[in-house]
Order: sequence, then structure tokens, then C-alpha cells
Amino acid sequence: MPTLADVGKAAGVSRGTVSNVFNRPELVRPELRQRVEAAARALGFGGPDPKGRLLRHGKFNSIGFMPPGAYAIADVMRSPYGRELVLGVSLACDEAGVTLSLVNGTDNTRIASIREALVDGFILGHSADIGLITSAQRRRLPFVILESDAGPDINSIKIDGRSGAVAAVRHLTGLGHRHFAILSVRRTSGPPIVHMPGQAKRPLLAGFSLDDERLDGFRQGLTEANLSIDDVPIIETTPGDPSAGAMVFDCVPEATAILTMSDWQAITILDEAVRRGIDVPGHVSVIGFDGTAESARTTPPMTTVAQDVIGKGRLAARMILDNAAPRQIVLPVELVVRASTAAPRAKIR
Amino acid sequence: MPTLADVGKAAGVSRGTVSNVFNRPELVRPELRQRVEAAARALGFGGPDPKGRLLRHGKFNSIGFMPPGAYAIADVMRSPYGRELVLGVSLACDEAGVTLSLVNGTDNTRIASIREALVDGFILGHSADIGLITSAQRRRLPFVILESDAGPDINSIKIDGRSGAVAAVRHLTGLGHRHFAILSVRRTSGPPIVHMPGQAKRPLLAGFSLDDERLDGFRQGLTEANLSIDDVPIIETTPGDPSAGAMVFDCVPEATAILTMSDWQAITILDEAVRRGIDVPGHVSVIGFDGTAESARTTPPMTTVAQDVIGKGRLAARMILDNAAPRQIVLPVELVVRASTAAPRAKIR
DNA sequence: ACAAATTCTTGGAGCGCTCCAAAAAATGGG
DNA sequence: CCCATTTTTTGGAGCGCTCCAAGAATTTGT
Repeated sequence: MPTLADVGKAAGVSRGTVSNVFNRPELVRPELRQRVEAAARALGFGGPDPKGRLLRHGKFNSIGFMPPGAYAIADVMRSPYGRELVLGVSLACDEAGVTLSLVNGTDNTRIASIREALVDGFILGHSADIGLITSAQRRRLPFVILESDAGPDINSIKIDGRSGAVAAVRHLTGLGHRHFAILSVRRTSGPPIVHMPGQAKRPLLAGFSLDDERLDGFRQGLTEANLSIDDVPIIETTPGDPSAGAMVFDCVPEATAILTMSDWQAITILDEAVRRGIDVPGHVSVIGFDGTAESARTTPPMTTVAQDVIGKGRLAARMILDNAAPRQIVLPVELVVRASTAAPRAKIR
Repeated sequence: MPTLADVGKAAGVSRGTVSNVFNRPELVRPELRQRVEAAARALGFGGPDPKGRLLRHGKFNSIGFMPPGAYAIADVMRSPYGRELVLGVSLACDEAGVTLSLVNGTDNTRIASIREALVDGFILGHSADIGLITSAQRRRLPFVILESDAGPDINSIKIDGRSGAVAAVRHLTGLGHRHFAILSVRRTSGPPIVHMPGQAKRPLLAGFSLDDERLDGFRQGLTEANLSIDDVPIIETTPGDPSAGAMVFDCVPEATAILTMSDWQAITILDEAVRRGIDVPGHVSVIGFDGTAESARTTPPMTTVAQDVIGKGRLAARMILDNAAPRQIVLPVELVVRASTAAPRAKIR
């Protein structure tokens, strides 16, 4: 690979002049410029190597997006939520002329990935893995953490998940529902976990306050209607688990309303309902979370706790690009009522 | 920002030793290592700066994905096809432990983006913009171009779009359809363009052989049924144009079958049909292209010319990662018949 | 206790570039 | 034609790191 110096030698000029030909051509006499360009062409030199420039300037012009917890970038792309989030981030990146790096990393390589990533800042998916945070802090790069409880000196953005969860339950109890099932998220890999009433519940998972907060919202909503979350079966599946729907219908046939943690999960349930010929919302109501575009196009269109996912991604990118003082932002949610929820079926089934 | 040398000075050792502490700790005496680590901590040194390593090694450990033509990364994320493509690419990247950079660029900055991108190779979306190709070649980095006719010394992957288009038409003519509309893609920004029979057709667009090839497949399929593509209205909309459905129904009400260039477009039509209370496939048949996951979940589930988009993305990434001799790959397509196509409505409407 | 073998540590070289102050060349005015 | 200006060109410095050959320190064997 020829370098600036090689081209300079070939054209009988200095390194600096060749650099000027490529970066500030107006500074160099036309005749000389052409000679240099000819030499460059002859050597197959395709312009200054970005590596050098990078080292000089110290800017990558890139922000990194790191998926949460145990997920790979591929999982992010599979999830409606993840896609909209990346879309939002990419929107801000497009505007700023900055590259978006999807930084992957398995549990054990993730910290190294943060240490090595060629980016000027990070967006960390929803897991306040303390290791990740300290790793990001060490790099002294701006970063934002999503959907996690982070300290006051850390950029963070989250939605008001608790209120959303409360609103979801209120909507359903308002319709008359008394028999619920909750489809929650398993944050480690493995098969679904079923918590039936009476059994001990999953301990709070450090770092995934997101789930705990929503669960707590469900609890509160149920309490308001004189119901107890302890009587509600909770099923945990990994986010993309296609068997989630089957698990719910098999384990909690008596439920007339199913609360979920994401549109993705709710879609799984809707798909399974179609497969089994179960009528939604006639036989069972289903409520999603996130309000992604997909939720509007399911059959039937889904009732969901909507947030502005794209806006969130965009905001996260902007926070990094602006690199201002750390802020903790809580975004509102809104219950969007569509056709996947209705009054419960008559008791006689 | 402290450097290796700073830490070295603080700990009373050389630059090289500090580097060893971080990269090959087993080489340095435990006692000394601890002293260095303490000094690093005291200085707030978070490990060797990746910039330096990069310069030394010359590898970015990243491959770049550049969207085609006039599209930004955000557009890619919006399109079902684009998402699956990126998903496929990210799958291969995840496996290889490589970062995926979504390189954006408007028409005029795109060439510069290629020149500057901090990547070891490129995947270029479906537009054989000659400038892009030469720009990529100049960098002497491996690259793959998608869905374009490229020379034999260039990596390329495309599907057999012509066969797919022929199969789509055969399916519909086999059902008895004689009145078609084609929803094609406008590759420049702007409002839809309507080509009614008798008018001059759009000239072939250099670089978007993808469209031309499919159009030619439609032509061939129609010819086989003694129909002429010249009698078929062709509407061109930008890929994400939500008005596409309305345009088709408004401009070609007599059509009993609508051929499209993508699932995304077909979804637009299906959405508009719902809005207008038009029965699909009772009143009109709609056929998509790409066979994305979304196509299976529309109402009704969509008949579409399916390709393995994820596999294609994965393959593209692998070609770059492997950096073998250039290959031109043509992937098969398969008509997936679902419920959006049926025999045409009776003449009397 | 001494030479030989082994383990650690060092600092120069070099990755490719851009910046910049200074030198060189060209231009202009009288 | 000479000197003051202006325009071009130059090459050293430095970005932060890793590699590596060579030197220093330590351990081992007899």
C-alpha cells in the first residue's frame, strides 16, 4: 500500500504537498497538483489512509451501540423494539454525518469490546451491568445508558415503565378482567420459567430494573382492583422465544387477560392464538408494551403501552453527540387502546 | 488523557512494560504489575488507547454496510428487507467478533464516506453506482456489491429476480388474471410517477438493474400469457412512500392483480385496502417480493417471491471476512403462495 | 561461588497522517 | 532590476501504541 510519502517521492514533492493535494487542493499550484495526481494514479494510491488521519485527529466520527445483557446485535435486529431504537439512533447519526457502529460482544467479551471499540461515545442497551458502566467510564467517552437506574453523573434515558404497567392493568380491570397472566422476560438464556401462585417469585435481578419496575406497576394496578399479583402466574421467557405463546396458553388457560413486557412477546401470543384458533379479544385479551409500528399491524391490532422508541434512540444519540452535562431523562408512556383487549369472556366457557 | 508513557513514568517503568501489563500481564513480575496497575488507577488511565493499537495493527475489526442509492441508514432500518439484510450481516459479524458499521452518506458525501470509513471491508447496497465501486476499489479493501451487475473481478451477490418475477406473473395468470398493475420503485426522490399504457416508459436506470430485471421478468411472464407489459400501467414510488397503495387503487381501479417490487410496497397496498374496505384477494390480488418475515404476518398473509434475505446478508459478510477471490453469486428465489392472491373477481363489479 | 540458562524489562523503530512554522519561489511595484 | 509581498512548498514534530532485539536481572546447576 503506497503512502503519502511514496507518492511524494514519485512526484518529486514532499509528503505535505501530497497531503494538500488531497485535502486542500486549492493550496497547491494546478500544474503541480496534476503531477501529484498522476503519480498517485500511477501508484494506485487511493487517497490518504484514514488510519493516519484518525491518529492525528483522535476522532472516530462514530458512535457505538451496544445491545443489553445477553443479546447480540442480531437479537436487536430481530426485536421490533430494538429495530426502532436503532432506527432512531441512526436517524440522529445520519443527520450528524456520523457512523453508527453496532458493537457486539458476548457476556465475557463485552467489557473488552467497550475498551476497544473505535467510537467516540456509547449507547448502552438496557442493562446497568456495573462492569459495563465502569468500563465505559474508564474510556472517558460520553455514554448513555438506557432503561436502567443509573447515578446522577451518568447519562440515562428511561420510560416511565411503572405508570405504563399501571395503566395497562387499569384498562383491563376496567373492562372487568379478574384473571390475569403475566408474560415477563427471562434475562438469562434457557427455557421458560413458570412461577405459579404460591411459589416463590423470581428474585429481583440486579441491573434489570426495567422488568422489576413494570412488574411493580402491574402489582400496583392489581392492588387497586383488590387483586394480588401473588395470585397471578408469571411466565418468564427469553425475549424472542417463540414458545412464549404456547407456554401461556398451556399453563394459564383460565386467564382472560395477558400482560406482557413487549410488543414482541405479545405478537408471539397473538400468533399462537391464531394457530390454536383462540379468539382475541373474545376469549382472551392481550396487551403489549412499547407501541412499535408492528403493534398497529397485528391481527387484531394490539392494545399496547406505547413509548416513542424512535425518539428515544434519537435522543440518546444526540446526548452523545452534544456531550453536555449528564442528564437523567424519564420519558412518558401512553396506553394505546386497539382491538386486542375487550371485556372478559363469560364465565361459562 | 494519560498515555502508556505517562503511566510508565509514574510507576518508574518503561512504556513497553506498561503495555505488557495490559496486554500480556503474564510476562511481567506480579509485584511490578501491581505497581503499574496502581499507577494507572491513580492517573485514571483506562487501558491502552485503541487508536494507537489500530495504527500499529492496521485492522479496524469492522465491516461497513452502506445503503444503496439515495437511502440513508434510517431508510434501511425502516424497510423489512433492509432490516433482514442487516440482521444477516450482523449475524456473521457477531460470529466473527467483528463490529458492523452502518456507514451513511448522502449522494454527495457517499464517496467521501467510503474513502474515510474506518472499516476493513464494505457491503454496498443495491446500486452499482460506478463512483462508489471505483471508490471502494481505490481503498483496496474487500467489498461486495448487492443486487447489481458487476464485473467478474468484483464480489457480488444477487437473487434471480427475473425468474422470481416470471413466477409471480405465471401464478397470477394461472389463476386467470388478465388485468394487472405494476408497482415499481422510483429511485430518485419525489412524488410517484404514473406510466399509463401508451405513454413512454421510464428509461432503464443505469445502476438499478435490479428493477429492470424484475420488470423484464414481468414482461416475459405476461408475454407467455399473450399479454403485453405495454398495456400494464406502471406506477413508481419511492420505496417507503405510504401513498403507493392509494396511487394504485386510484390510477388502476380495473386491475385485478398487483405486482410489486417488495414486501414493503405490498404491505402498503394491503394497508390501503383495509382502509378502503377493499377485499384482498376477493377484489384484487397482491403479490410481494422478498419474502420477509413481515410478509407472513400481513392480513391476509401475503403471496410473495421469497429470497433468503438473512442468508444473503450473512453471505455478504462472510465474503468480506474470508477475503477470497471475487465471486459472483446468484441466489435462487421461490414463490411462496399465501392468501393475498386468488382467482380474479367476476367481470361484473 | 561462578557460569549458564532463564526470566524481565527496556527503548528504538515505525505505523500514516496532519499541522504548522519556516523556507523557497513567484509576483508586483517603483 | 531590486526589494517587499504574497503564494507555495517543505519537513520536523507528534498523535499512542506494539513489536522486537538487546540488555539487565534473576534463577539454576554444579
